[in-house]
Amino acid sequence: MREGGRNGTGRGSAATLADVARRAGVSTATVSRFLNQPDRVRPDKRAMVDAAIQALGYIPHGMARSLASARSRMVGAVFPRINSILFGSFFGELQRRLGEAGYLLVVASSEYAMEIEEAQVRELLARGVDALVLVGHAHAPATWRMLEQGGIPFIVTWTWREDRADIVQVAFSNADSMAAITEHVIALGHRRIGYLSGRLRGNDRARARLEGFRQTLGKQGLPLPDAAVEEVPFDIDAAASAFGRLMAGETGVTAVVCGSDLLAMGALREARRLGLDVPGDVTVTGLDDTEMASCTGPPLTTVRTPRAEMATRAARMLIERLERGEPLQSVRLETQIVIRASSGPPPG
Amino acid sequence: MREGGRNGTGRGSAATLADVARRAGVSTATVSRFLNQPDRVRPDKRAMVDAAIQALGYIPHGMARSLASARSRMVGAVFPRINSILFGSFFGELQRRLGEAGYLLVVASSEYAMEIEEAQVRELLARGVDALVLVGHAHAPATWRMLEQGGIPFIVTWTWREDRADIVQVAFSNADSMAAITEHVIALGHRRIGYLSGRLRGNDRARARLEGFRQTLGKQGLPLPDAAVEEVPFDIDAAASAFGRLMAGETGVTAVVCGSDLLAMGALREARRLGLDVPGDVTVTGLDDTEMASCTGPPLTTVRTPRAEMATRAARMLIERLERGEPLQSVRLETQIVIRASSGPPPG
DNA sequence: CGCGTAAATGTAAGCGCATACAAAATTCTT
DNA sequence: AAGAATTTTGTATGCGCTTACATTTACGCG
Repeated sequence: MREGGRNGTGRGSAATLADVARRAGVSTATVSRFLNQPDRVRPDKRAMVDAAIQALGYIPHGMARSLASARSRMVGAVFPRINSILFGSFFGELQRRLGEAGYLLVVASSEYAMEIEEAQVRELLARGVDALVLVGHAHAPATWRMLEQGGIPFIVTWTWREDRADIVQVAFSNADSMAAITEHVIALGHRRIGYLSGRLRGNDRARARLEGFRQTLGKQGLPLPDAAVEEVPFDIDAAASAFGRLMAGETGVTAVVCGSDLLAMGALREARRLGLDVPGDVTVTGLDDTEMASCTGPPLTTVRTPRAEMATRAARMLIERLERGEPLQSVRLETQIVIRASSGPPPG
Repeated sequence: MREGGRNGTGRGSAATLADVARRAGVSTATVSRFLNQPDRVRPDKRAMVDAAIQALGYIPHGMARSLASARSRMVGAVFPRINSILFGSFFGELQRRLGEAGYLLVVASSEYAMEIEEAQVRELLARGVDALVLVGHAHAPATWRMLEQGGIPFIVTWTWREDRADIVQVAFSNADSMAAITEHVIALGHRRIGYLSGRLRGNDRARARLEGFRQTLGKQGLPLPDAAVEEVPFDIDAAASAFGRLMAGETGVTAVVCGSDLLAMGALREARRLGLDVPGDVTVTGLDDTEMASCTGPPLTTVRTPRAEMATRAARMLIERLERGEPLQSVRLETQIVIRASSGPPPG
């Protein structure tokens, strides 16, 4: 038996709802109603219950509430990586919005691996989260199965796919965003353009971006030799050396389009180290418009992605859904190119 | 009544432990033991239970487990801001480590306000987290009270205080870190040095850093006119304009020491905009050594703070504590100055 | 081979709360 | 002012699991 009267879940010896009821001279049901639907209890009793709660320092037991009500008031989110400026700005906002509505955000990271993601989703489901927020469409079959059978609402963010009307997306088009900035680079006069990509495996954002780049080049009849594409881990150092390889190669690229701001930062750093002038010798572009894109040397030309807005919308929709049963609806958000100093006409 | 047989917490109609027990032909206790202490159940039964679990697709109900065992296997963390590179790299690691041990990380942000933090701590306690991770020593009295009475282990990170042997810290000295970089700047020959600080209210990191700066200046007999100190919100734009004010003023500063990398990035951006050469015209330094400190223009001289290590240690200690009752122990971690290109001798 | 001991299993009592339903109190009708 | 309609309150059950304790089974040893 547990130590009588105590309530172990990290709350010292705590007053229970029954204690409050006794002290207030009402039934436990009334106290419970006071907590959940105050307007269903008469003002006088309400005052008594309130007083008892204050006097006892009563804090409702979250787990017990969840078990009894079959709602955890927790929302789970699985991100490729948590310690990333990108996702950080997203789920900082997500947490804030959910928190305001009394929901807790539980986070997990998949480390860009579908198997890990699957385990994380399973774990979150087991913990009884009321809803789930995911990044991208690339998930293990088992993950999709759990989502379907889980019976809880979930939202896919970050990658808009026109052909997935069956699931709820709050996302933007990575391909179109990349196409926009590629067009900008081409318009500047570049003809031989390299591409620096993050790992493509299990990452539909990276894939879509590369695809957007490819198609735009193709549309303009520009070549894209294999040697002009580098795929590296999502990491500044890796990006830096890949950039070095691109510039050292025979491709003669005058611009390097990067799959994300982080990769572009690595490229800029390496350019500086190599004594290359950006954009005089080579144009470098990013994609994301992270907070510090304006602080790189030189400031980065990139595309602003609506991270905070995705979070706001996802949070609001989930809350509406969970509180009032309103249906979820996909939203496609737009991105916007931000031209700074890292892009310019090709040399010569 | 709930819809019989269903289990609403977002799991569709789910098999329960009793279902598993029935199917495996054992008691619920055996199944429970199988789940929690497999070696206490004989191999043959173990196999039967396992088979039943597979067959039914049984997933243990997290909330019920928590309620019955008085342990939630959740750890709460309250950060000033989640969408920050700084804290991101910290609790990405925290999540990873805790996750490996089967703990869920629940996050909340205080928005740099003690009252909000208090509410968040209350919420996390109510949800029954098994442990708590906090940033800094500046907390509302009510927060301290809850922590004491909460009866759960908690760790203070990010700010080492020699005089708080009574609480568990996993932290570094902000004052010493700032002192180190200030000494570097002085050693370069600077005599009139400005300081760009984040908001001091309720932020002991910012306070300690400013203090470290002040003391180092004092030790060297250098003046610090009020006009040479700017306090701004923790934000690149705000930092940029504050830097502009510092340079426009009568103070004649040849170096601006910033309370954090983020502020330094704002300063660098503004320097570029003003056509000031860094470090030719003015030296700028940061503190944190964020991932992109090496990618600014010019690369930032700063101090590396042990964010990942704090997370690793905090996670490990909490796990050891929760699993095996081992006591928590304060750890003071060291920082290291990283000299890049943004600092140099004063002009002339 | 029987007895003592230890390991394995079963039984059943909650964990703290929400809520269906019944009962009581209040308000509304006419 | 009495009965109907309504609101408010109380009673009691169970959410799915863990675990103390009782019971059974396996094992060791003289």
